[in-house]
Order: sequence, then structure tokens, then C-alpha cells
Amino acid sequence: MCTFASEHSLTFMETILSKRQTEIIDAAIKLIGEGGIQALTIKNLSAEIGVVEGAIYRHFKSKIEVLSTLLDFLGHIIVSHYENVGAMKADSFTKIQKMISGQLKLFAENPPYALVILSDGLYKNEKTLHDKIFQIMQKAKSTFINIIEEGQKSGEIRTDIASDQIAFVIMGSVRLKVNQWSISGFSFDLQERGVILISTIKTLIQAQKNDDINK
Amino acid sequence: MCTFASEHSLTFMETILSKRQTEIIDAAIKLIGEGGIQALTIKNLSAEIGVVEGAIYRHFKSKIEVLSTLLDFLGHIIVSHYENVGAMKADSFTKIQKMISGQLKLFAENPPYALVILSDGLYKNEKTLHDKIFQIMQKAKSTFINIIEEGQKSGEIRTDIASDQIAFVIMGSVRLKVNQWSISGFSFDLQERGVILISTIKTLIQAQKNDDINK
Amino acid sequence: MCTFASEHSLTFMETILSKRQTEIIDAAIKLIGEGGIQALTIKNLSAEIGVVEGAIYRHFKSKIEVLSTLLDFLGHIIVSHYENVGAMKADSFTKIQKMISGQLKLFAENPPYALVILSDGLYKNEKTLHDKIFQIMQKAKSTFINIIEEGQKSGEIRTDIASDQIAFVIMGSVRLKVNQWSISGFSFDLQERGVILISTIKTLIQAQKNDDINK
Amino acid sequence: MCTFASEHSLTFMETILSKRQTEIIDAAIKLIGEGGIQALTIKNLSAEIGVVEGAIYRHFKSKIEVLSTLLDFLGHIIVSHYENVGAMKADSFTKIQKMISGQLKLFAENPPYALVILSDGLYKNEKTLHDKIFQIMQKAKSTFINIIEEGQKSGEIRTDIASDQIAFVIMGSVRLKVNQWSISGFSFDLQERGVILISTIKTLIQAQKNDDINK
DNA sequence: TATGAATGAGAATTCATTCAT
DNA sequence: CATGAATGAATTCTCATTCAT
Repeated sequence: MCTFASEHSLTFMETILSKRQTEIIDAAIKLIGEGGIQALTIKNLSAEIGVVEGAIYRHFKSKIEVLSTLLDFLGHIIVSHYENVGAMKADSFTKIQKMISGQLKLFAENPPYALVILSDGLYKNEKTLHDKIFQIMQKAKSTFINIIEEGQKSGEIRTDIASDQIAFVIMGSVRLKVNQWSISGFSFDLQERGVILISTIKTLIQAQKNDDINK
Repeated sequence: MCTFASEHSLTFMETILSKRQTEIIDAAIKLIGEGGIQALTIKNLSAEIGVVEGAIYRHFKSKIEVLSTLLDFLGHIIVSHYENVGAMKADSFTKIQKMISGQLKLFAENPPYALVILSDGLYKNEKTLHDKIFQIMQKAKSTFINIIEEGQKSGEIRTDIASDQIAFVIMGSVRLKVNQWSISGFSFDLQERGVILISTIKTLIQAQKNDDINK
Repeated sequence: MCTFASEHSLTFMETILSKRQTEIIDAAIKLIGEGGIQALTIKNLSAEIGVVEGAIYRHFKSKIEVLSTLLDFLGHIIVSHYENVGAMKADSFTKIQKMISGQLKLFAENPPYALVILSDGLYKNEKTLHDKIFQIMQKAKSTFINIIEEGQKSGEIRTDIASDQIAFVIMGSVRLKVNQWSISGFSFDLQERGVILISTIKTLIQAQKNDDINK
Repeated sequence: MCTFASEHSLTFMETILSKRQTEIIDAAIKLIGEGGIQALTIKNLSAEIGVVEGAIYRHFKSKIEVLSTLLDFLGHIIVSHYENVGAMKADSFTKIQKMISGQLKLFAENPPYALVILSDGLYKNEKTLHDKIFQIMQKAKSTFINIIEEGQKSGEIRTDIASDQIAFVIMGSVRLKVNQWSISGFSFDLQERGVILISTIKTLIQAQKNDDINK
């Protein structure tokens, strides 16, 4: 049995969170993975780590804080993936491909992450939580935009569409793919389908060779 | 105060639902619009229409049935929009533009519809409800695919990407736009942004004039 | 599909009850037969006869009155059976055997009757209802006592035990048999088992031949 | 005010149940005693012990579990009484007398026990609960049969009727006595009447002295 | 007579949170 | 740090009954 949180981003967990807090976040992710966000109750959470309900409140001051921390953790993982790819030395398409496939790999290996990220009404429509998800998406967007602009400069990517528009289309289609996978009960191979999607995206956004010739 | 349900699809409401049922669905939509799906409780619902809680059960046998009917209603509106566009005499891009702008117009005028459609865990992860949403998306997909294939045959739309892949990318980006709008608290003009999105999509998927020339 | 009430005691039903009332009592018995007394709700009752809930109150002023009438009807059937046997020309054992087997036959053919008769807390512990059941049992008791006293006089039945005690033991064992049958979900042949019980009772209560000889 | 549960079977209560659980079972028994099984609601139960409704669920996971535990407790008391009598060194009639009078004493002192044992539809016709009552009755039957067979071997009890038939008749008449007592609102002295019943039973089932002489 | 609609009371259960020990 | 217990508010749903039409 793998513990989700502790696999990733040890730095984050170790420095920011106590052992028990890590355990709680781990359990929260597991619960969400098994039964959706509505399975994440304080009762289930405490049962999962073998303590009494009140004990949770020694480590987090409310359920919202649990979710907030969970999103911090998740955001940290995802964003650091973006940064790694962003800092890579490679052509734009390779980077885009890495961005998407890395993301899908993360979700494929940790379905609960997908559930959390896709989840709209996380808890009582808490703005704080919405914002965190929004932040993550913003980061993804800016990373994509940078990559795309590089590609446009280098002539790899078409220039007749603004970089943010291209980024938007990519993100939308990746997100929908993850969404379908989640709704389907994770019943297909996300990474496999991702390969097709990446190829579609590449075809869509690559600069036309003909253009250069004709000019 | 506008009543959402009664605006649209009078046939559906009149033939299938009683006056009170329509009123309840209306109220349900309003509640969801104001406070998300979690604001849709039997108590709120009954208070909204000024009756006692138990009275709801004279008109719907359970909360699930309320939601199910709501989705039927919503599905009916959306799908009939698809069908109208599908049956139009127009070039593919016009159709695609109508498909998207009509959809966004619907949501812009009825934000709760967006919340419902985007919602993952509507109620207790009821499969019945999931399925209805899934059906609507399937219908959208097949409509898009038909239009795209027409466009590919007529030379309007690029043929180097499979029609279902194109449809997928379109749907993903439209969905993400609605999503952002919803998360932002409906704070920007959905239709306005939609115009840009449509133009982006058009540019992305149109056949390259150059191709023909060069061949 | 047999209608319980209308089979028996037409006089009672025709003279005392209206057609609709008979129908309601019929339905009540059917419901109790299918799901116990807790299945007898006004909702189920009205659904069974195809009217609206309020309509029941045109014919009975309350649920208690439905049950009360039901017990009257049932009492009438049972008591008239007692009276028939009581008036028979036959030896005591034949009469006792007829009393018991007739009763068991009635229940075997109409399981709901057994459920009603055995039911302790019919509805809100209504004293009125309790009393009716009590009356029926009293009538059974006095009939048995009469028969037994006849038998004691004629030398068929032992005289070392008071007639009411004998009656009591008989009723207790018959009742327990019906009880077991009911709890078992009517899963054995009540009449078949009754034959054994009757024979046991006969052996228990018959006068010892030896006694007379030895005296 | 006497607390029913804590009087009996301290071992059972102490080892299996917490203090609060005992208190709840106590209160449940009291409520049933006062108003029948339908008086046993979570609301009444919590009010009785002075807590809020939800607090019950810290100690029992459902109402069914409350009733189930109550039956376990009751079964434990009754069955251990059977076992005590069964293990006694005494002639069969003494044992039978002890069996019956002990049982009646228990009920006389705790009328709710009678209500529970006699109750048909304890709660939603839960099979689990039915079964527990059935088990208790089975145990009573087998204890009686053993005693009777001893008596038949020793020549105390008549042998012309099968032991299980005799046991059945005894149980039926005891049960009916308790039943009448319960229906009457506990208005007569159960133990006093029991004495007469026991004597009747004894006379009914004892071996005839004359038989031996005549043989 | 019957319908359609509503009422009011009450049912069991769940949930996040608090607090004394 | 954790437990055990409780709170209070909310949730879905059921039931007998009433009443205008």
C-alpha cells in the first residue's frame, strides 16, 4: 500500500508539515480517491489513521485547513513539475509533450489528485480553496505560455494564434481528458490516450512548413 | 425575479411536468445558482417555494428525482440546441460558431446551468445523475463530429486530424472557458470571451489554403 | 387474486359496511399479509385501491377506525366459527378438533388474519383495538370451556383439571403454533402440524379409562 | 427508579457494554415498558438519558444495534436462567416449576422484558432481531425437552406423548399467560396465576400412578 | 365522493466542532 | 497529544390528517 503524500515532494512535507499532518493529508487523499470528496469527512479521516475525531483538530484547525494544506501539497508537486519542464533544455514540442505526459502520469499514478484538481465545489464553496486551485492553473498557464512563445520564436509553433490562446486550448483538452477518465471511474489508460492527444495538439499548433517556403 | 425553467423548452415542461414540479425545478436551479449544488436541500427548496418540507415529496419521490428531472430538463434544452444547429443550412464554421456561442449564451443567461453541467459529484455520486450528464456530453460530441466531418469533406476543415480529435479539443476548450467563468464567480463576460475562443478554434482547425496550392 | 374480506361473512360486510369500506378492509388485510402491520399506512392503503390518500377519510374517520373495523370483521368470522362448532351435535373431542382445525384452516387460507390476531402493538397501543382482540379470545375461551365441561360430564375429558385451565392450555398451544408459523414466514403446513397438535391435546386431556375401572 | 439492565447479569453488561451503553439499554427497556416498542425512538432514548439525539450514535451505530444489544442482554438473562435450572439436581417437576416460575418472576419484575419477547414486529421487521428472539425460544424448548425426557425416564412424566409435544404445550400456555398479562396492562399478579398454571401443567403431564399398578 | 395539495410533527442519521480529562 | 463524549444544526424522508375544489 502506497502512501501518496510521502512519495512526492519530501521537502515540502518534511519542512512544512509534521509527521501526523502528513499522515492526515495522506489519508485525505486516499479517501478522496476511494469515494470522492464527499468521502472526506472528519470521521472517515480519523478512522483511516486510527485516531479519534477530535484528534484531527490538534493538527489542523478545521476541515477547510486540511483541504487547504492538501491543495498546497498538491500544488507544490504539480508546480514543481511545471518548473522542471520549464527549465529543461529541449525544443518546445518536447517540453509540451513532457508537460502533458508528466501531468497525466502523475494523475494516472494518483487518481485522487485528479479528483481534487477537477473538483469544483470542494467544500462549502470556500473561496480560499477555489483560489488555490486557480493558482495552480495560473501557473500551468504561464508555463505553457512561456514554452509556446519560445516555440513561436524558434519557428516551431504557429504564430497566427496568440500564445495564451494556444495554451488555453491545450489545457482545456488535457483537462477534459482527465475529466472523462475520472468520470469513467478511471477505466481507461490515461497515459495511452494522452499520447494521441499530444500528437493531435502537436499537429494543431505546429508551424506550417509550407509557410516558410512560400514566403 | 426570473424563473429559469419556464423560459426554455415550454413543451418539455408543459407536457412532462406539472406546474408545481416546474416551480420546484425552477427553485432548484435558482438555489444552485445562488449557492452551488450544496445549497440544494429539501429544506431550502421548500422554503423557496413557500411550502413545508414534506410537500416536495408530493411532487418528486426523492431528492435524486428532483435532480434527475432537472438534468432531463437541462439536457432537453441543450440537446435541442445541438439539433437545431446540426440541422442548419450553413457552412461548417458557422455551425461550429453557433454551437459554441449558443451554448455560452445559454450559460451566460443561466449560470446555474453551468454549475450543474460542470458539477462532478452532484449528489451522493449517484450513477444515474452522472449518466445523464454523460449523455448530454456524448450528444454534443457526436453533433460536433458530424459538423466537422462535413467541413472536412467540403474542404473547410483540415483533414490531417481525425474528426473526433478535433471535436474533443473544441469541447475541452469550451468547457474550460465555462469552468473558469464559474470559478471566477461569473465575473467576466462569457460570451465576449467566447468570441475570441471561437476565432482561435477556427484558425486552429481550418484547412490551409496553401496546401491545395502546393499539391 | 382473491379478495379476503368478501369471501367471508357476507352478511357482516353487506349490512354493516359499504362497498368501498369492504374494499378498504380487503386492501388492509392484503397489505398486512404482505408486509406486516407496519405496511398498513394510509398511503399504501389508498394506492392499493387506486384512490388518493384523503379519500380513505370519506369512509373511515381515522386509521384506528380502519383497524377497528378490520378487527370487527375478523372477530365476526372467527366467532361465528366458534358458534357453529359450539352448536354442533358431536362428542367433545370432535368439537375440539373442529374448533382447532377450523381455526387453523382459516389462518392457513388467510395468513394476514393470523398476523392481525397475533399482533400485540397494533397501532399506538390503542386500547380500543387491544380490547377487540381480547373479546375474540374471550369468546374462544368460553366456547372451549363449554365444550370441555360437556366432555367432563360425559366422561370423555378428565375432571381433575378445571375446564378453564384446560381451555387455557389448548388455546396457548394453538396460538403458539400459529405464532411459529407466522414467524417462520408461513413456511410450513399449518394444518398438517395442527393434526399432530390436536392429537397431543386429545391424549393430554382425555379421561383415563383406568380411573373408572379402578374406582 | 430501578434500572432494569444493571440488576441482571452484571457480567454480561460489564464485560461487553460500556457504562453509557448499559444506560442506553436501560433507558430503552424503560421506554418500552412505558409505551411499547413504538415509544423507543432515538429522540425519547436520548431525552431519557439527558443527551442530544446524535450522542446515541457514539455508543450504538444504529437503532437496530440498540435493539439487537437489548435482545442479546435479554437473551443472556433468560438463557442463563434456563441453564441454571437445567443443571439443577432435582426431580423433573421441580425443574419445570423452577423454569416457569423463574421466567414469570423475571417478567413480573421487568414487564418490558415481556413486551420485547412477545413483540412481533420489533423494528422494520428486521430479520436479525426476529432471529434473536427465535434463538431464545429454541433454547427454552431444548431445555424443556431435556427435562421432560429425564422425567419420562424416571417415570415421573407420562410417556405416551413425545417430549417435544409436551414442551410445546407448556411453552404455549406460559406464553399465553404472559401475553394476557401484557395485554391486560400488567393488571394481574403474574406469579400468582403462574402457580395455578404450573399445577395444571403438572397434573396434565405426570405419569399415571394407576398405570404402574395395573401393569 | 374523490382529488390534489399541503401541513406539522416526527423519524433516523450525519457532520464538523468543542472540551474536560 | 489523544480520548471519549457530547453538541447543535442539518439532512432526507414518512405519516396521519385536513381542506378547498
